[in-house]
Amino acid sequence: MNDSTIQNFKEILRKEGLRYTKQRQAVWDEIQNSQEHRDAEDIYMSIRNNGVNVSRATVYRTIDVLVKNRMVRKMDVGDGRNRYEPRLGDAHHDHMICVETGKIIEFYNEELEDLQEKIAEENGYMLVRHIHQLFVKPLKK
Amino acid sequence: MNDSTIQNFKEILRKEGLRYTKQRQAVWDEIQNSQEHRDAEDIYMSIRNNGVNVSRATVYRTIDVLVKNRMVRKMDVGDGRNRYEPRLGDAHHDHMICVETGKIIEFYNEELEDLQEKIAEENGYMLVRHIHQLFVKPLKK
DNA sequence: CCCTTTTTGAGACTGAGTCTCATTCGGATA
DNA sequence: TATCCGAATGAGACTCAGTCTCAAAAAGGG
Repeated sequence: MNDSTIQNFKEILRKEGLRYTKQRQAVWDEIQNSQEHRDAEDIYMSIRNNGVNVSRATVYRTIDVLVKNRMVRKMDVGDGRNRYEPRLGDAHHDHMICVETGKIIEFYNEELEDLQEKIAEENGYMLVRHIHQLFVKPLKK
Repeated sequence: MNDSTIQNFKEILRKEGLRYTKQRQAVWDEIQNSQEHRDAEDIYMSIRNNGVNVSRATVYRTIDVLVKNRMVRKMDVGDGRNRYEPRLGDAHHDHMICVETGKIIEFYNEELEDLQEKIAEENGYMLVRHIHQLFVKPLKK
């Protein structure tokens, strides 16, 4: 929402040879302004409720650009709907999903990250990215 | 395909209050007889090619029973189609997917497993299951 | 302001998976 | 082994996230 973020977004569009439109800005604003893990429909509805006319097609198309440029992270929670969250330069993290409440908890563990790279290398590969979700339930008190 | 496996399968059906049918047996046979990571359509087509009449609905319904009873593992490779593999009592493993060739490599790392339980516990949760996929590309020679 | 090119949006389409319900089958019982 | 009834099956309708189409609208360089 601040100037530097908008400039950054414009730069990415330029780099991709894409035009700056209010719809694209609205999608980025919407994702950026909420730290939650939201699905596309949710993002689409919010933008419309904010009075910006946009189509689902445009929402999906813009999300793809944002994901490709690492401004947004796409995550598969396993219920058939992808969730999105802004990256905003903050450190990488994985997710823990409570199977009882659906609550999503973020976590980051250095050791875990290193181990994954090591495993890939041991097999003759380089780690590009990973999907890692822990499905958990509350510990009995 | 051998007697004890069939008995085991029948036992699970009984436990679930389900009847033993040739379609259900065919689905289990099909998954069991291939160590590959196959999708539902693939399994469905193979069974039909083997001369057993079965519907997609039955394939999906049977897979659900097998997954619930831990005879089959369901995995999300991220392309919108779930893959299935037999468990056959063999040890747990995760997958590495080559983004260049699509090859799926299985791996198991004790340290990684322990670490995940530890992380869940540190957050007041118990690990129920996890999704863990490493997307990799070949190391440059 | 013009003009070319890109973007948009409404809604058609896709494809994996689920649901429906009339028909068929399993298997317990006698 | 024949009967019977609830469970299982299958064809295809349906769902739903996401993609595609293409005419109309907007961007933005000149």
